[in-house]
Amino acid sequence: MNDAFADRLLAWYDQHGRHDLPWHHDRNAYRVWVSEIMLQQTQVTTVIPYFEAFMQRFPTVRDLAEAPEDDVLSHWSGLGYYARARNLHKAARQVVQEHGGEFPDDQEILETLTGIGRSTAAAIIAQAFNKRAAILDGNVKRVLARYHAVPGWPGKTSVLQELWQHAEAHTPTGRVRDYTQAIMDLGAMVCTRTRPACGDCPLQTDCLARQRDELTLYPGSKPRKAKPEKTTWMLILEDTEGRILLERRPPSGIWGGLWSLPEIDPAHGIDELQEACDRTLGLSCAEPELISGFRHTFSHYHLHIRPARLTVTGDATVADSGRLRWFFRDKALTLGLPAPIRSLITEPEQTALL
DNA sequence: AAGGCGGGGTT
DNA sequence: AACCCAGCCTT
Repeated sequence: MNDAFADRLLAWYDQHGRHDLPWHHDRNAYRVWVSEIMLQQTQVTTVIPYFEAFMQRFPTVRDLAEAPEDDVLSHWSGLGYYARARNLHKAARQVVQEHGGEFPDDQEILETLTGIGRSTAAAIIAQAFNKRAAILDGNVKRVLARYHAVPGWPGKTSVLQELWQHAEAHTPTGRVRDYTQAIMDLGAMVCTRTRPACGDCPLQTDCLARQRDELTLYPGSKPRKAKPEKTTWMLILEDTEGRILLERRPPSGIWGGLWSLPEIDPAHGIDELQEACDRTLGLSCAEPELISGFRHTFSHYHLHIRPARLTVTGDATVADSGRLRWFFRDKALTLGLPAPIRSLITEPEQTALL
């Protein structure tokens, strides 16, 4: 494109951009990649402590490839979208086995790695290798939708395609690493979702939304839908030695691959929990102690969690098989646990008050 | 083409 | 309480 978009952006970036994020140090493709995956749908301030701990534990792609999946998931615990962690682990093994432990500097090849899509591949190409590639993350979508007054919700395919065209057109051939960081920084620091600081924006003179005084129209908002409400019993089962029974979730779906508490269909009443434990888990238990419930919200539904504590009186070893395992509390807390389950195991009563 | 997939921060 | 966030994958 022949306008001054990239030049103005780069001049602004030199003065005001973020040059000191953790993944900007010791920059290599591995660190860039991990940061990009963590940053998918996750804010920078949330990611930083996870990134530091992850790099301490898995300094290289080989360390990651050789690690047990449980170890990877435990370092992801609380970050959400756990398929990212499983895909990251799988891709690390792909890099080692198919590319000799070196990240390919080709966008198409990067996109063959599990969990790397068009934008993330481009970010790695630009940030790690400083080669030309166009990214389109949430920040860039917002900047471009406003600059070009692109109507509609970016989740819609046609809108997304239009934004990709603008993204490709603006991406310069020189200083791509800086440009990529610059346009994300502008979206995060100036062209913010609410109350953008248009007076500080290097693109303000040519921004169509600004010219029309229609900042709030772009990008178009997602059509809203009511989230369904679901309910489940969650059992805190303790044996006579103080261990807790955990159940590994199926590899896909909600909390895939994580350790959680055994669940019972909410159709059962409190008075049926003992019998349900006996029938489904083979465990004889004392009277359940009810803990007040709470609601956990996912991106697409609400889950009412009704926790109950039961002490196992009979033989506990029968349940220690397949996906079910007994853990001492301290050990359990080192596992990959969903955030509300971690909270429930740590402070059951406090969690219930939330 | 649309929906599944978390958890936290912001308003 | 609703919305968004350095998106990708499956259906």
